[in-house]
Amino acid sequence: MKLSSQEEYGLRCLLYLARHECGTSLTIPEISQSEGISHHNVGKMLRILRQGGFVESERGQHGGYVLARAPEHIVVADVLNALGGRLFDSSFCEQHSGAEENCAHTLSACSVRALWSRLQDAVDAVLQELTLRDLLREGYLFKDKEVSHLLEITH
Amino acid sequence: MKLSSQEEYGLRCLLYLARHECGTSLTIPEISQSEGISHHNVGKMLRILRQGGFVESERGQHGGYVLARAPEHIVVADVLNALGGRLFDSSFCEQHSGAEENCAHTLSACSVRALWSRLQDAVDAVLQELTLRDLLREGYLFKDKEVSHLLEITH
DNA sequence: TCTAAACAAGACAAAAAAGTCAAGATTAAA
DNA sequence: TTTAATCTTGACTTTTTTGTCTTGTTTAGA
Repeated sequence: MKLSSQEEYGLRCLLYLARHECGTSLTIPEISQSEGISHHNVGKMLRILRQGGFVESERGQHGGYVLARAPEHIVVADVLNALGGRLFDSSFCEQHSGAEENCAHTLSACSVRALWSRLQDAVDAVLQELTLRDLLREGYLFKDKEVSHLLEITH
Repeated sequence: MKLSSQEEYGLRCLLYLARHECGTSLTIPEISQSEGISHHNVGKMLRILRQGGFVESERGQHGGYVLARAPEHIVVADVLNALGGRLFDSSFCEQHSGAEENCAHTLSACSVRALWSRLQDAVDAVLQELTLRDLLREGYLFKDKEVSHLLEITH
């Protein structure tokens, strides 16, 4: 259960766009330099985000990217689903059933899947309620959870 | 944000041990056949679980594996941490900081990390309260969440 | 029309994760 | 003491994920 780098980088690119919205579009080189992510990789992230309908692009000399809609209408759960898939979905069962056994015969499999489903619910409960706008708020860092120690660790 | 196969298979092996505890130890071939996981892979999972202190092994002709302690004293959060690491830990920052920028300069990075931390808390809240014993209970599947539809999907 | 700055897309390469293998060590029993 | 059943370990192969590259398209302006 790891965060993928696509989730980290993709969400950062999207947040950068959200933070710097001012009518004009932003370019890949600009985001690349500001966020310290390679030019090529930013392009890849934005491609995924565009295909997911979160950003829109314009080509040509003055081209670039803008959010497809206002930050308060972009739900973080949707963004992360597009970038990294879900913790648990129905295809997971087929991939890991192992041999010809089915859920009825391998009790472990089903107990475990009930757990995965419950974890997914817990994650969704957080992410479904959050929009990009919430992440932008200055106070978000310290909202109802004491996470200020993170600042110490990461500097 | 995906479950690793190590988490799926490892937890299933451990649950199998928990369900079949009756004084005697269980062997790799037995778990392999019952759970439909390859012999070699079961060996690998049990190695990790042993190094994490969740199971104990005995070599030799009547060797095998047993739980290191009673199921009610094995916390699922600990098991999953051993099998798959955490969603977010302090090392994540260094890996994804990108270029020489630090959190103070890339606001996206810190907003995103506060989110990861919050997700980790949500996951921990579920997993810290659960022991192997809870997963063994027949009723677990339907406990306080309606997940019976899963049985339909997965059969 | 030509050029420069930008996005687009698929192919390719590198890295990480997953799974397998082979040689060895241990134990109980014949 | 020999044998068979078992665990132990590190190395190896395969698969998946990540990141990069190359070629092409689009647009504005000189």
